[in-house]
Amino acid sequence: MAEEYFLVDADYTVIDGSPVIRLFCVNIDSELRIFYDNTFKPYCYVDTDIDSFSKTIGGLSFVDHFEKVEKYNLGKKSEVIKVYTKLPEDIPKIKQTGLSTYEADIPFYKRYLLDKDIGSHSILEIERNGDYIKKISSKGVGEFPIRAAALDIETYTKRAFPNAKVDPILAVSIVSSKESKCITWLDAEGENIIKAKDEKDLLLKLSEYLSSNKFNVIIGYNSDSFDMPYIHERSRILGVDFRLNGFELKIKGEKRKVAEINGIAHIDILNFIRHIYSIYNLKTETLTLRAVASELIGDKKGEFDWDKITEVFNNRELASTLCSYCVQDSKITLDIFYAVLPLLAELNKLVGQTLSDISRMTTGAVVENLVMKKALAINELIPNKPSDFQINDRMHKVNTGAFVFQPTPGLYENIAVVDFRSLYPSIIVSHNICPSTIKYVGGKAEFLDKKERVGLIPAVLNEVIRLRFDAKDRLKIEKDNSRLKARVLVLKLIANGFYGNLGYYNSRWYCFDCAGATTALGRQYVQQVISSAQNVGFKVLYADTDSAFFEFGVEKDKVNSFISDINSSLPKPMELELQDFYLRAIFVSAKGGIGAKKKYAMVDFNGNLLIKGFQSVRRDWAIIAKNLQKEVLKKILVDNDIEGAMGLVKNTIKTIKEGNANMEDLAILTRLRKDPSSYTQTSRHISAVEKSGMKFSNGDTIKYIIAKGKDSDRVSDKAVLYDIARKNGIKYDPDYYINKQVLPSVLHIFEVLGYSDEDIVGRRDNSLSGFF
DNA sequence: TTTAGGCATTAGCCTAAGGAAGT
DNA sequence: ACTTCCTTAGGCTAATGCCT
Repeated sequence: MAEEYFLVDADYTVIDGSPVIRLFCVNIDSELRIFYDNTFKPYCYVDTDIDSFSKTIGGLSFVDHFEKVEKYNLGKKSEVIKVYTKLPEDIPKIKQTGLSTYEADIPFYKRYLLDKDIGSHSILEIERNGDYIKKISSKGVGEFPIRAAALDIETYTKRAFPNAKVDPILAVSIVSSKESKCITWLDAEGENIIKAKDEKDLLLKLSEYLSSNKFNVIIGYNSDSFDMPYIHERSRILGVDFRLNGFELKIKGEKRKVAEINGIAHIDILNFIRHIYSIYNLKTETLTLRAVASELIGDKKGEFDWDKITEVFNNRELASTLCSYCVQDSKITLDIFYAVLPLLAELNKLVGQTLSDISRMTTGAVVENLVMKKALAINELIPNKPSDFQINDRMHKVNTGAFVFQPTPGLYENIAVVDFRSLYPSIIVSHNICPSTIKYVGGKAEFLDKKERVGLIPAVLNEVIRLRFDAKDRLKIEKDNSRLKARVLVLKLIANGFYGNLGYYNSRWYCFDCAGATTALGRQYVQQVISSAQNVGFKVLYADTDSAFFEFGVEKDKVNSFISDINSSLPKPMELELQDFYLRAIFVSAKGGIGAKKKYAMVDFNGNLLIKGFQSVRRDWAIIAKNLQKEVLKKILVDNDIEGAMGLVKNTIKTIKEGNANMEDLAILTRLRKDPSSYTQTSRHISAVEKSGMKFSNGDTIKYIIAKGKDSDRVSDKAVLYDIARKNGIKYDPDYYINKQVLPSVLHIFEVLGYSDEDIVGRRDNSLSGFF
């Protein structure tokens, strides 16, 4: 009888010169079992004829056997040679012969999971002989029996950042749903503490604890780049053979590290949050553990005070505090994991592959893996990953994107906003846009009619859209089903990823003209909506990509019939929807005097204020200017109180001028988008970083203020890190905050109301001149 | 190894122009 | 009349972060 298992991870080994797939599985009781499959041979396809292949490559020692097969190459029937090699590492040798190969760039274990159509959430049915698999198949998807522990280490350092070569691990916490523990060699007390003799003993006790508790998932936060490599390096230095259940911890990759242990899915949850989860679910600007925890699970606990770390060896209370923070970090890591798990699990069910591989995928990889599955199912060859040369070529090509309507600055009332539901996905499906259906007529890209043949990309995308509608329908009945909610979200994310993938330089199904056709049709449809709206007498105010804003007067019904008129002419599954009605909206001018795009504010009929693009929604503006702008917009749009708005500006300027502004309100945040050393221009945040002498790296958010300086100073000369300014009581530069922060954020708003810059800035009665 | 493209905005960097001072 | 030094206006572009 066949038994049921779930897959933890997979790799291969070589036994007697033959590759053997190893599947690390768990049953429903989380018992780890390893199964072997020696029936699966590495292979790829070669685009050549059988005779010349036999003469040239066929006889080489690493070729196991080969055969002629019929496949489709971007929709065209073609005969290729399927070559099996003795070992997976022989596959690149075929490529090196100079013949054009297909599917030679898929890692062996991934190939296995793809061909068997299985993943960590598949219910595996295994017929076996001892540990050797005779037959394996998926009985559909189920819930992986997770036994998870979150892990976090605390290290000692006197520097800004610990160095694994010299700085020891002080404590490590492991938190599961069952219990919380902290292993430490410090003199700490607490009920969770497991005492270790020294750091070496800590590492041994850690491996023992993790192994004996039969965890099959280990969660960390940034553990791919920090905790796991640190444990690995300290183990090496201290001569500890760090293994879990007999399998070593491996750190793969140089620049982007990945930590792996056979038999346990190591998930660095930060990867998943950064790549996938944050796209629709997080507002926080920084993805630090604390910031994500506070938004996701409402955790409010602060950070350990690292300034005191040098005392930790002879201060029992401090050591105990450090351990409790360590446990807390693992606890919130585990909570975050369970918060994002529904999304991760649904993604895994759709795409297959292992849980830990899925957790590291970007949207591009997700889409690609899904299309690969479908390609296999319909006998299409999977295109190769692009070469460096191709990537370089692709990176220099830029398509025309969306259309944005030029608004006229002003204050408007009774606005309707309509938008296309999933514009690009629905265009790709309805127009059959795909590298496998593209043809050129007189140099212009056209696409095969759907009735002739549906392209691979539209076929998968259509399925994604259909699955999403199904899930949405079910969600209407099962309102609290969190799995369904996650499924709807995952499918939306995937659907939206297809268009980007067509134009993504590293995509297997990259198609410049497909991406270009998609945006061109998008522009056409939006412009059609605009002119239709104008034809029925609506005044169009704005439009961006897939939406149109117009004044509808008082007849909401007219808007609805307008929408259904448009819809009757649209090809399926395209659809125009009403987004909402708004009471009042403001569009302002840009620097050049014409209406600014992607910058507006509206209030709906319930008094909710919506602000887009303004300084107040940008991180790199001082809080004092952002808050003021928000309040001004509120006064004007919600309260209809222009005098009040003016008053707010006056007060803020007065506060700044008199030196009474709060330091916190003056802080400006800017993120380092590259390594500090690789900048060519000294901008504000770079200068603040350089002057501080502190170490920051790519991705860090720099918090700084503009301090008082000499007249000849550049702005960057006056930028000082917030913490340094506060500690040393450095004075801020009122002129900068008034002229470069506060005024620029409100002048264009008052301009719309008929006030010129001079009215606001100076030299007339009934103005703010008193403050200058 | 980061799905796409459109846009506003600030300020640094560079050059040319023009003025002041000196010869 | 010519050179040198300094300031300033203006163009270009690096850089960031938003919008859909």
